[in-house]
Amino acid sequence: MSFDFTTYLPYLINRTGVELAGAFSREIAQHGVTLPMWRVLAALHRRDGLRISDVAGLTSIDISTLSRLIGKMEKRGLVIRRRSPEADGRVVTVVVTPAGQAATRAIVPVAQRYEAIALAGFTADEAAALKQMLIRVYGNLSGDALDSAA
Amino acid sequence: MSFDFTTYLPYLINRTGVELAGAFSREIAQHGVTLPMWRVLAALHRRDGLRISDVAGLTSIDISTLSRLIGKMEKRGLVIRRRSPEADGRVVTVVVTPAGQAATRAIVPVAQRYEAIALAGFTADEAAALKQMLIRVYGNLSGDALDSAA
DNA sequence: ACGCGGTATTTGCATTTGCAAATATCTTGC
DNA sequence: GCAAGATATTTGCAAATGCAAATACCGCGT
Repeated sequence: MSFDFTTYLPYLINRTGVELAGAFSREIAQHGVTLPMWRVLAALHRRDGLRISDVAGLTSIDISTLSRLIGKMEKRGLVIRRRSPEADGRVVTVVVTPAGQAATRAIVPVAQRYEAIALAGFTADEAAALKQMLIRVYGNLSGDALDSAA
Repeated sequence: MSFDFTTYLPYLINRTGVELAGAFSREIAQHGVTLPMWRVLAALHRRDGLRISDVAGLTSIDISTLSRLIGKMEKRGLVIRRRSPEADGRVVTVVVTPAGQAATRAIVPVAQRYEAIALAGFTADEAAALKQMLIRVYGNLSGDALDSAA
């Protein structure tokens, strides 16, 4: 049975993600924002007013978890829930407050610094190639490729 | 403020990892094993008798979470906790039972199929390059690079 | 205008998580 | 040989998670 997890792609992705998340979380905690909250803020960055379900899709956060997370962010004054007055009454859109924008502005440089650390020693071409390949992998996974395989 | 999360490496890694984990989890549930449990089994594959803390390092699972997880796996008969008789009495080693080995054998092909799906359309060279780059990124993150940056 | 299937979000609930404190054991210096 | 500090694991506890059921609303067909 030839199986070596140390070169197994899901393993490599998982451990990298965990490591990245851990270190970054600790640092942004100083700004009163958790990692999932930052993900929401990043998704809404210059794209305010998305629906809850859109944010869920963008952030890969489960929609029920996100519903509660938005509640916490509202309490902290980072975002506001708004029911579209004219449009579909089922939809809730999320709007970033000035405080939320300030938090985003504070964290963006930290995020960029972490990306730079992660990509230390990479040429611009290598970094672009890595990102492009991750996008391709994601594309392979989303959609029906998986369902048909199951 | 130039920040586009759609090309932001941690974002790309996170969403890929979440997608991969979700689909795979659902499938291995049929074998009575959760994704964290599979990670433990994979770490111990042909490497039985690792300490709890070694498994934690390999799997990126928090050590306290892992302690409880090993307990559940013991109840399910997948592994056995063993205190080294002669060596350091603080250390607990984890040994895979025949049932655990059977579960591993059943899941390895599934895992390999998922990797193949994820890497669909990749040449062998591309896949190797991706893995190598992820290993480099992980190397950039572990250790002191992060501490000195914080 | 009314009911019915469909979609968006929230809520109930049991499980999982991770930090910090507790426990158990080892090791070193005296 | 023993106290003091280090290391490995477990446990307490509060918070986060995700599935499934509940709720709220839409829009079509009649």
